[in-house]
Formats: sequence, C-alpha cells, structure tokens
Amino acid sequence: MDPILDPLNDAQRAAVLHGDGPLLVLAGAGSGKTRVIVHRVAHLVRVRGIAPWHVLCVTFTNKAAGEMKERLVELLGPEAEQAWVSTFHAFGARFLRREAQAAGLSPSFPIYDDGDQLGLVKRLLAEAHVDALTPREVLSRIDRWKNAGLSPGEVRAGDRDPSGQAALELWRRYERALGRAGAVDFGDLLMRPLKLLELDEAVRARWSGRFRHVLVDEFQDTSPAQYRLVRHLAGGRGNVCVVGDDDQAIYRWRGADVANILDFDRDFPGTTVVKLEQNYRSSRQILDAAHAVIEKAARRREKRLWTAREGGAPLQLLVSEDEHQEGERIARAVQAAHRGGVAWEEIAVLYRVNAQSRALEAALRAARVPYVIVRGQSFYERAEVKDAAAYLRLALEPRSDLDLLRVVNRPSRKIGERTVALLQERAAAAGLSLFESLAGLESAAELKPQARKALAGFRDLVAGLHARVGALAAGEAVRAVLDGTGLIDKLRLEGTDESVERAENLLELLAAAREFDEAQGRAPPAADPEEPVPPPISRFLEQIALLGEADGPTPEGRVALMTLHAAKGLEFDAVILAGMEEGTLPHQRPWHDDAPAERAAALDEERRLCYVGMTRARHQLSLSLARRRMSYGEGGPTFRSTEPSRFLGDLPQELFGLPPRGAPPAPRGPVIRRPPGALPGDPHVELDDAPPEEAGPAERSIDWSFDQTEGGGAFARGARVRHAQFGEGLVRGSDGPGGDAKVTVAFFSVGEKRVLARFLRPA
DNA sequence: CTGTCGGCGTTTTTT
DNA sequence: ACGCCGACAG
Repeated sequence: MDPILDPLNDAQRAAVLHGDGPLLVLAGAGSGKTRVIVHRVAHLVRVRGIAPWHVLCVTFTNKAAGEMKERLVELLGPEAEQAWVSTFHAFGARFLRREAQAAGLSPSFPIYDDGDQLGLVKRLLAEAHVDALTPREVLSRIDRWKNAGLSPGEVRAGDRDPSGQAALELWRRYERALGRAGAVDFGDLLMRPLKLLELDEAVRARWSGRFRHVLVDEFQDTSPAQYRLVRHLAGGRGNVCVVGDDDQAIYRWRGADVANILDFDRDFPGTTVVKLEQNYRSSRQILDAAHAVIEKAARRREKRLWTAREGGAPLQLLVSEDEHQEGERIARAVQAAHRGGVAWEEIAVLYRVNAQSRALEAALRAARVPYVIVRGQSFYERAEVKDAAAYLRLALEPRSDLDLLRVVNRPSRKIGERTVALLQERAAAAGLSLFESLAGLESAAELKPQARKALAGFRDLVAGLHARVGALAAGEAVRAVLDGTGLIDKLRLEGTDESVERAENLLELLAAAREFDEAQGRAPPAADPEEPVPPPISRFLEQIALLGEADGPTPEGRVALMTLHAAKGLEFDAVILAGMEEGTLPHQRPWHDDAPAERAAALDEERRLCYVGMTRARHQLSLSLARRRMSYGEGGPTFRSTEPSRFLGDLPQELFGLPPRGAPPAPRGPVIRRPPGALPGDPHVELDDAPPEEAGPAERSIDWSFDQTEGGGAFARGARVRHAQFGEGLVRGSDGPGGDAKVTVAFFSVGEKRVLARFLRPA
C-alpha cells in the first residue's frame, strides 16, 4: 500500500510522477488539484530525495496554504513543516525580511494594508492639493502598475493621460512616503523581491538556486509580477509545476492575467500538460449546469468535467419580487435543506457584491437561521484593533508616520489638529520622520506648555515601547501596548455597550497574540540557520496584515454567507446563488462602457464567476433572482427592475427536474403567460403569493409549469400547475386576466385550492 | 480640543 | 441605509 500514489487516479498520478521540467496541470473544479500538489511534494521528498526546504509551494489564500501544509504533514510527518508553503504575499514578506539589508529595510518593517494605503494616498492628495482624483482611483492605478511589475519610470505612454500623469506623480510621492516610513505595501511584497532578483546580483545568487522545485496553485490568478517572481525562483532548472483552471480565473481586475495559463507552454517550451477532468465533488446535474454556463466563454481551453456519479437533486430556481422576498425565500430554502439533513455549515449563500448581504442577513436573522458572513479582515479592521496594531508597528518602527498620525491622539491626550499640523510642518522642513521631529517640538515657542507636555508624554510612551517590544513575545508586546497606552482603560471607563465590546475586541487581540506565541513554540526550529528571526510581534503583525478573505475557519453550526470571490476553493453540500440577474451577475459595472474587446473579456470573467459559484455545490444548487432590486437602501435614489441573468438562459430546463421538452402540453385553452423572470423555454418558476389563510407561510409559493407557446394573457383553464407543497394540478379558473389574480387549482393530491399568483400583464 | 449633527457619496470583486 | 467628513457649539 502506497499512501502517496494509491489514492490517485491516472491523470493525478501522471502529474505526481512527472520528473523534471515544466508541468502544467489543468485542473477543473473539484478534480483534486490540491491533492496533486500535496502528493507531488510528498513524492519529491520521499521518493526522489529532495529536501523539503528545497521545495516552494505558493497559493493565494492563507487558508489554502494552511490546508496544504496540514495535508502535507499528514502524508510526510513533521519534516513537511520545513517545506516553504505560503501565499505569494507571505513569501514576499519572508523574502524581504531575510533580504532586509539589500532592500534597505529594517527586518521588522511594517506592512501597509489596503486601508493604510488608502489613508496615505488621501493624505498625499490633500498635501498636493489634487482634487481631480479620488484616493481609490489613484490607489487602483498604483496597484495595477505594481501588479504589472512596473516602476514609476516604466509606466507606459498609454497610461499617461492627464489623470494617469497625476496618479503617476502621486505614486512617486507615495513611494517616498513609504520609504521614509520604512514601510512596505501589499504590492511591494511582490515588487520588491522581484526587483531585487532582477537587479541585485548577490540576491539573485542567493535565491536562484535555492528551490529545486516550485509549485504554484491557482495559477490562473497570477499577475505578471507574480509570474516573473516564479520564473526567477525556479531559476534555470525549469522545475515549475503550475496548477490551475482557466475557467476559474476571477482576478483579472487585480492584475491577474489568464494569459499566464493559456500561454504557459509558450514561455516554458517542452511543458508537459496534464488535464484533470474527473470531478469528485458535484452531482451530475450541477456539473452539467456549470458546464452549460462556462462553455459559452469566448476564450478558454476546451475541457469537460465528468463524474462517475449518477443523478442528483434537480436545480432549484427561486424567483422573488425584490431583495427582501429573496432573502425570505433563501432563508426558507436553507431551512428546508437543514431539515433535509444538511448541517448548517454545509450550506452557503453566495452573492456577487457585498451589498447583497444586507437583505440576506436580515431575512436569515428573522428566520432564526444561524449564519456568519465570511469576510476577511472584519475583526482586524475594527478601529480599536487597528489602533493597537498601529501602536505595535510604531513601537517597532517609530518612523512609520502613518501609524503615528493614527495614534498620536488616541486615546485622547489633547494633541489636536494644530499641534499635529505644526509637527508635520517641522518634519517636512527638516526631512525627518514625525517621531524624530517630536523632540524638537517639545521646546517650540508656538506651543503652550500643556501641549509640549502632552507631546513629551507621547514620545516617552513610544520610545519606551520601542525599547521593549522587540524582545517580547507577541502576547507580552500586545499587553505592553494595551497597558501603556491606556487604550483599554479609556474604553472601560466609558462603560457603554459599544465601548465594552471594543474593550473585548482588544482582549481578543491579546488572546490571538498569545495563541500565536503558542503556535510558534510548537513549530519546529527553522530548517535554515541563516534565516534571521524577526521579533515575534513583527511576525504576528505580518500575519494580521496578510490574513485575508475566508481565511478563518467557517464556524460550525452556521450557514456561510460570502461573495463569489471569497468562495473560491471552498465546497458545500448545498449552495444558493443569490442575485441571478443581469446587472448583478453578470455585474454591470465591469463591461458596460468599455471597448468591445474589453467588454467581452469582462463578461467572460463574470461567466467564470458564475461557474465558480455553481461548482462549489456538492449536492444541491439553487439559483435565486429578484425582479427588482433597490440600490442605496429603502427609498434610496435608485430602484431597478431586473432581467434574469443570461447565464440562466444557458441552462437546459431538464436540470430543474422538469419534464423534458415534448412532454404533454397543457390540454387546451389560452396559454398562461410566462411569469416575469421566466426565461424563454423555462417552464419551472416559483412564484408568490398564496395568502397565508389558504396556504401556511411555508407554502406561500407555487411552481408553475406553463406552456412554452407565447401569447394570451389570462390564466388558462386546464393549464398544468405545480405547487411546492401540493404537487401537480390543473387550473380550474381564475379571477382575472393575468396580473394579480387568484387562481383555483385542482391538485391531483389534495383537490381544489385557491392560490394567488402574480403574472405580468400582457403588453 | 472634543463631541455631535447633517449632508453626501456609496456599490464590484481582495492578497 | 450607512459611514465618512466637514461644520459648529461647548
């Protein structure tokens, strides 16, 4: 019995056994791609005698990295801990800490996350008196440039339109500000290692031979900068194994380039390609549906997933009037699944934009369905937590102006706007960091003694922390900050519900830091003695900064709500896709106003997003849409009627468990008009509303089977109807010609019932 | 200098 | 509807 090779199918085994040289594994959803990477590493180590620390695996999320390492340890034992397994960004951070000197950084440099970057850009925009650009616009340009692997000098002429030029100017300022603070942003975690490898002979010599094998997961989502990094790290050996699925490329907007996977064999001649097409996750129905959507993508590598399983539950379509009703229906569908034996945590509700979560949340709460919103940073984005983190970063790196500005007056110590402005002025004039300028200001004649004293107090605080914090365990460092700054005491004094919660959050941060210390204590010593070990608190902060979407474990006993992007890589027994409407999925913004080629590419990405969502489901997939959707809240500025998503139109109706085409048509009479929201050729649509007195709250919907023939506007006598509870029946009569009319239906199971259905009035 | 109120913009996705 | 920012009063 061979634990490495036996559990694999032929294609997986081929990928694992592949010798040296480039390998591209095209791995469809649920085809076991993580398994291939893990087993390949195990094989390299166990059979081919490669030392684990000569193997580098990169993934996109910390969760994926963690899972990979865990499975590797299961297969290989503790020595697997010595393999390099991390996200691109975490790898970049580790690289830079090790090459801190060459990079001109302190080994405990702070990492500025998205919010920090935005704050910095905002400040720079104000200082430069630029108001033509929003901070977001500037940041997304900078981000795009960095993802493309460019330096300010390399920005192409095409980007030098007036606002591009302004953004470029700001980028230069931004880089100077980062440099002064000794800080690094997200993009730098990739860019700076890349530049070092490209430009610094000594660094290249140290790294290009380091990894015998490089394996990349989710390769379809790599940016050009990441791709270049991989090529450098692989050195000349070309032992690169990339695993990905062009159908699941959903990060184009972040600079990911599907071309990386589509053209991989061009950059690495002699690439072996292995396709993994057997799916172990989803039912046949779900795969067929997903395939129907993805096969219409304009640009993709042809492949088709198959499964050895037969059948499965039909797809479910939920049609609602608006987002509130959609929430209610989804809540009901979730409860039904749960009653049917699916654990709460095996159910997920997925949506395109975060804003959709509100209505869903409200409905789930009302229905007493336990849920969690899986969104990354929420905890570490809390203001009080960020304050504490800013103190910690400042303690490690007092030059970090951004952090200093954040906390000078937090908790309030009477250092106000004017004092801070003066400090900034002085610092700018002297070319020093704010912290360095603090001392000079303490004797400034412009300030009242009170303000001087406050500044001196603050400086002592930071200097004291600075002296201690590097030598402390993470937990002790957090404790020192909480005690020294009075952050927690101030909150406790307030005594409001909110301040109590905030204080608790700070204690939770402390607990997290202690847990981090414990985990570090358990980890085996670094394989590599030359690796400098930065202070624990610095690594804890790094972990916080890089912790991302969906990284936390999904808590037991709760339904997971998340964006489609966050759902990548996860799987659930039952999945509900909310907002299957034009404008929402596909989302309108990306493809509405651009050049045709751009639109097609953006629309393809929306299609892939839909595909990713559908393929998360193992057994039950429900698709939900609302016929109108309010944006900007109740009575808010806009209110949109929606069309069903074009992706629904790509689905064969049989997948909804309906009689296939050619089933006996409605006996006679005028034909029932298609309900709004129904698609041409799609007979199976749930509609509201039966009044509660006629059917209990759980049965407030009927499923119509209606004839495909167009025309007519009245409810048809004799038309076939299906009700969620009562099953099939025939329409006996109706009160009106379409619109909101009550219909009497003779059900085959329970006899006549009156139910209300709402149809579109004939045009 | 601090706290509150009212007006405004927001909504694509995130390491 | 909500969060953020600027204006104003204490």
